[in-house]
Amino acid sequence: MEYNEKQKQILVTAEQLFSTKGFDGTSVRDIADAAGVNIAMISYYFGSKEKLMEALFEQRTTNIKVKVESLLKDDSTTPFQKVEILAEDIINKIMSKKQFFKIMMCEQVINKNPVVMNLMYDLKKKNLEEFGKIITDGQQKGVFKKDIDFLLLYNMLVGSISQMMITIDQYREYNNLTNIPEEQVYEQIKKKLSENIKVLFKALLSYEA
Amino acid sequence: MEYNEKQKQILVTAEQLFSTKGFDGTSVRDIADAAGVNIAMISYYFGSKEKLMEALFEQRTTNIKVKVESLLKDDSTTPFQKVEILAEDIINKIMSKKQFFKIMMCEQVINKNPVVMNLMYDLKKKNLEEFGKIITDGQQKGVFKKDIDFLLLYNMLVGSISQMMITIDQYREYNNLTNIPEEQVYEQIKKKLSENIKVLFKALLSYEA
Amino acid sequence: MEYNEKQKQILVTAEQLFSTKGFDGTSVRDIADAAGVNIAMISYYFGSKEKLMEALFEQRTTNIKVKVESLLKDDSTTPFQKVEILAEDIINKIMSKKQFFKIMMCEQVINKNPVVMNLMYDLKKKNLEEFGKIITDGQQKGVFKKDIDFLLLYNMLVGSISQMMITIDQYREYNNLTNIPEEQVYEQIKKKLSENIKVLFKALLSYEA
Amino acid sequence: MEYNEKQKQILVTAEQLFSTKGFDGTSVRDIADAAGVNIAMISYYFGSKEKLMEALFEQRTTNIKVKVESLLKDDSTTPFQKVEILAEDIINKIMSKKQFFKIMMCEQVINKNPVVMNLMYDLKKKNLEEFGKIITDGQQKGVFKKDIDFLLLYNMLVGSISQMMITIDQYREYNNLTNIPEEQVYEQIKKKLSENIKVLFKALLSYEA
DNA sequence: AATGAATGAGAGTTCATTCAT
DNA sequence: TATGAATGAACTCTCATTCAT
Repeated sequence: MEYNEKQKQILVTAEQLFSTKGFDGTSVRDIADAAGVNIAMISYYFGSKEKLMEALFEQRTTNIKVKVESLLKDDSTTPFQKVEILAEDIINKIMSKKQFFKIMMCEQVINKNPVVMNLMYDLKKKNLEEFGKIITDGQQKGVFKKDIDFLLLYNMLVGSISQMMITIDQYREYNNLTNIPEEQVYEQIKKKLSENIKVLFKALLSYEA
Repeated sequence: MEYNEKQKQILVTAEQLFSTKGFDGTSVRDIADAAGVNIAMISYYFGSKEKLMEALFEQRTTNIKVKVESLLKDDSTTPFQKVEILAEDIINKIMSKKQFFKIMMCEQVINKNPVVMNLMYDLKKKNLEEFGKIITDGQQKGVFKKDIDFLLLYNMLVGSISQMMITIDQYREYNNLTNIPEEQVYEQIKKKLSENIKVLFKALLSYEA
Repeated sequence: MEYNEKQKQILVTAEQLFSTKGFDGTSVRDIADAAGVNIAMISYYFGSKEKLMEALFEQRTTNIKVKVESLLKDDSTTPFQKVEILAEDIINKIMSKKQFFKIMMCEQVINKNPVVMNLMYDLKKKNLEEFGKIITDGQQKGVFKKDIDFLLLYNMLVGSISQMMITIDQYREYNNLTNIPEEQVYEQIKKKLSENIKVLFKALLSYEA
Repeated sequence: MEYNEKQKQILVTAEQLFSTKGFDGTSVRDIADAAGVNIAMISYYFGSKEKLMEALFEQRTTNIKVKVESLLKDDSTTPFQKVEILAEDIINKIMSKKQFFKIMMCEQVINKNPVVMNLMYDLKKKNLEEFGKIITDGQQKGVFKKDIDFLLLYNMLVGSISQMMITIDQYREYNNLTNIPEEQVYEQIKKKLSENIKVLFKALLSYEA
């Protein structure tokens, strides 16, 4: 789907407002005002507030699917390295789309809009499949243990990242990072998360001692 | 704060509706109808919809604070066992208050109401302190490594549980558990989560090899 | 259905406005303003503008059904007299509910609202049945001819009255009755219509010469 | 007034929609979509929705005026035959322009647009004049009685036809004609109406016995 | 103490129309 | 000449809250 500049502006503004006030807490007037467009434009361009949300989800879920084809074929990286690369990719994707992921979290709880639900379901399914390919590959190579609950593992990964993301302010305060620029904090968190998740996978995928 | 039966009923109903439709997606009329009380009762008893939310948070956050005093003193349990016991306690608390935790997740994202914010902040702070005591105890006993980010670890714990909780339906579908009673599924998930988190802590708290 | 004073006032105002501006040409605000009530009252009392219309139809169609039971039994009146009495009754009913009949005419053309449609259909069916009883009675007594299209006859009756009613202003102008009070004009028209319809029935029900 | 093909298409489409949904119930977008033209075309070609309505009335009222000049001069037809011929002409005109007559009926009730009002007034005045000529001719020839209310008679004629026209579906159902093609039903009704109106005029124009 | 009645404010949406091209 | 883009105004309806009782 191709959007013109105004439509893109509306989408960006909607994303920003939905992520801070929630879908139901954001009025069409809010979006129009913040985007500097006429109220009628939202219906005019997207049909309805609901469909604007759907358009946002279609837009944003399109390019956040992870791809592992080339990674799988690469024989010079070990299975553990592959998992680490994938995890880092997921961390980056979530962190670079913070606002949208916040919206997703809430929508997952509320799950009112079926179109949105389906898009989220598809996204998760696709990502889980790719995640599964990496794990299975490691299992087939005898590096990972057999009995692994892909979905649980994936949820631990995504949950950890999400939780960090939505409590970032507390994290800054707790660690006296309020004076450090937001972006720098995020980089720091990404690094730490990455390290910890590396250890997590190492522990959960290896044969127990 | 003491509530009479009607007030309790309103609180329970509000919790149920807020957790499925969100705060802004739930109308006072919805709550009144579902609770079988007069619309004016909500304002009458709680002052406003906003204050009802606050009352709900006061009520529900009161008894979910973890306590570790007695656990700390118990010399017959190892630091790792103590962490495991605490983790299990947290899993149980979140899982047994699923609805409220869903509300909390969304509110954490939206963070509009300052009273609610403070209560959440306090809760987390308290729990984090207790969590910290256990960790520090283990560190002092030389069992846990020194450089540990308490908050990150705590977030990984809570995030993992939360993520499982809000995607429980997908989990059931993915693992062909749709025919198994909900409660049974939850027990199964609790057990699995518990095991994995045990491994997680083991890995993240131990001195690296 | 029992309505309180305010509800009745809304109904009367709505009837007046619908009959002069049409249903779609009348806004809820129009009605509220004219009735001197808050806009929200319409939805509050009737649910919606559409349902207000339905309530109006339910109210107004209830007491305009003609009854011929007692008339039928009366042996001292001839079949022709009975038809005349019924016709006069119908003229009176339509003329005394001019506004509502105007609304009905337009709705019959537009026929959008199924509830309204059904009520109109029922009303017509009932009235036609009663009309039919009188005719059949006259036929059985050998006074009226056999081959009579009840519905066509009924439509001629109702159509004649309706047409007079909606073009009353033209009638006044054409006959220089603009200075005569409206009510007096109506009485005059009723009398004339009555006479003409008497002749009409005489001609259409009798055996041809 | 000359209209190009697109304008004609808009007029036809507007007529169709106005007759089924009413003027206020039809949006400019409805018309544009149904006619397959750009929305802006309506304003561009006709100035406004209101003026489109006026154009429609100008178009449609032009060729439905009855003409009796030649009929009057024809000495081989009796006054009664002349009235019958005129009545049949009116029946045909109304029946062949069903949609427009439906619009006219509603507009007569609502009478909001003064231009439309005037056109309807003129049409009726002209037709009434012609009707009057025929009646007067018959009176002068001593065939019709003296005391005749032209307008009342005309209204009975038009009202009877109109009423049949707008309740055609009920007529079909009532007489089990739902399976017979619409056009055939109309022919049947025209014939019946014609016969009955013949009798009606005979009775109302003759000297009473 | 409790509630039915009532309401101002604001919600999302559609409207007829205009304007730049 | 013709139209896609755009818009202010108005639409119906729902909202949380208040008030008289």
